This record gives sequence, structure tokens and C-alpha cells, in this order.
Amino acid sequence: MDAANGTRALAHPTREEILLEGVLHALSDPVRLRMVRTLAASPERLSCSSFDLPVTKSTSTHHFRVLRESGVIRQEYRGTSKMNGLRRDDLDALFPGLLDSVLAAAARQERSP
Amino acid sequence: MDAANGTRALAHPTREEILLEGVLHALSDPVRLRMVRTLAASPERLSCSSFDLPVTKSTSTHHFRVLRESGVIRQEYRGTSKMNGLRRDDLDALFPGLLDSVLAAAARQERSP
DNA sequence: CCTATCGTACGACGCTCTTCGTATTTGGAT
DNA sequence: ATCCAAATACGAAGAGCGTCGTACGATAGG
Repeated sequence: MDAANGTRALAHPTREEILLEGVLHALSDPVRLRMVRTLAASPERLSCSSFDLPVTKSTSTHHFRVLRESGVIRQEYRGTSKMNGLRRDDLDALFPGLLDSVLAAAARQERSP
Repeated sequence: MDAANGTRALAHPTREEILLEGVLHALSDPVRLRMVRTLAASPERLSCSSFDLPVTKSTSTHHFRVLRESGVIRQEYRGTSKMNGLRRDDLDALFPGLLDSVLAAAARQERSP
């Protein structure tokens, strides 16, 4: 309503503030892991509503916030939508190989019920 | 008192029963992550009392159980002690690279206050 | 047998988490 | 201006988690 560029501010931890325990905790929830996998599979950033999740909107807002505050994703308003993107660069710099091995493990686990 | 080898039974998940979410959750607690790091640094298995932890014995029993039931460690009685070892083979087979990247990330994070 | 040691069981407390419904704000479209 | 779609805030219910103290069980050794 007032900002020059029309985007509201959104709190993100800096790269140095990202903690391993927080990232692991964020990824340990099935809904959030699914969100991260969806993001990782898309080259572009996605709006919140483009996810197909087994929870209500309230709950997914909560999970998006957990992911953002733990440093796993970056969120930015764009009009009425909010675009979400993985913080791949930061995560890879801080915890090399971690994100990829988690994504690979999730994909592998999904294939073998 | 009665078993031929003097060891009581202890429930462990099979390799197929180990879930990524459970492992991530187990590793997301600072105390448990410390336990795992200590185990990873030792070539031999360690008794519960050989850990130097900032919690009481009750609490560490609880954390050891979470690690065992999630499939991260293997526990076995030996006399009055209980020996603990990482399930490296199973974890590496299920989630290649995951454990190593978590351990490396934990070590890296510790070095940078 | 008695005792010391190692670990467990149980219950309790407070805190956090996941989930939801409803009311509200924000910004684009009509 | 009006309406609608996207997302948030707020509060609440219910479950789960981390922590502890104390009492208990199991084993080795005197």
C-alpha cells in the first residue's frame, strides 16, 4: 500500500544465521519435505497456491513460514501472490551436499513403498 | 541372568523400515546430533556412560531410544553397559551421502561461531 | 549375599508443534 | 468504486517433545 515497489518486506535469516538443526527440523516434516521437493523440481519460483497439499491454506502458510525462517526457502511478494524459491546457493555453501542427498533420499524412498 | 550370552533383546527397525523423516527429526535435536557426532568420531562402539552430555541420565536414555527407533544407531547390551554404534551401512545404503553431509555440516558449523 | 554400577520405567511439567476455522488485509480486475 | 482471489493473523484444540526426579531392574564383583 505504501512501498514504492509495491512489495512488502519479509524477514529472512542471513546465510550466517542459518542453523543446521533448524534446517533438519524443517525438512523432517512430511508436508514441508514435499514442498521442498516440489520447489526443487521446478526451475522457476512458485506461488503458494500452485502447491497441491493435503492441508488447509492456514496450515500451509505456517509451513511456508517455518521453511522461510529456517533459511530453506526465500519468499517474496508479487502482487497478491507470494513467490517461493529454494535457497540453493546458501544451503549448498553452508552444508555442501546436504540438500541434494535429502532430495535424492526422498525420491528414492517414494519409489519403494 | 538367564540368557546364554547375557544380552537382553532390544527393538530395532529393519533397514526397510527406516524413514527419512524420522532420521531427519532424530538428527535435528542438538543433543542427539552431538551423540551421533561422537559416535561417528569413534571407530569402536561406545557405552552410554562414555558420552559427556549436558542432560541427565533419564534424558539421555530417551535420546538414545529416539536414535535407535529411528534407525540411526544400533544398541546392544553388554553386561550392565549398553554399547552404541552408528548404523552407517544401513544409512548409507538408504540415503547415500546424507550422513556424511550432515556430519560435515555439523563440524563446519561448530567451527564458525 | 550384599553392594555398587549401569541403564530403564514411570509420571510430571512446560514448551513447541501441527492443524484448523474465521476474520482480515492486500492488490489486481471488473 | 466494487468485487474477488491470495495470503495472513489470530486464536484454539490436541498431540508431541525435551527435560527431570525418583524408584526400579539387571549385572558384575567382592
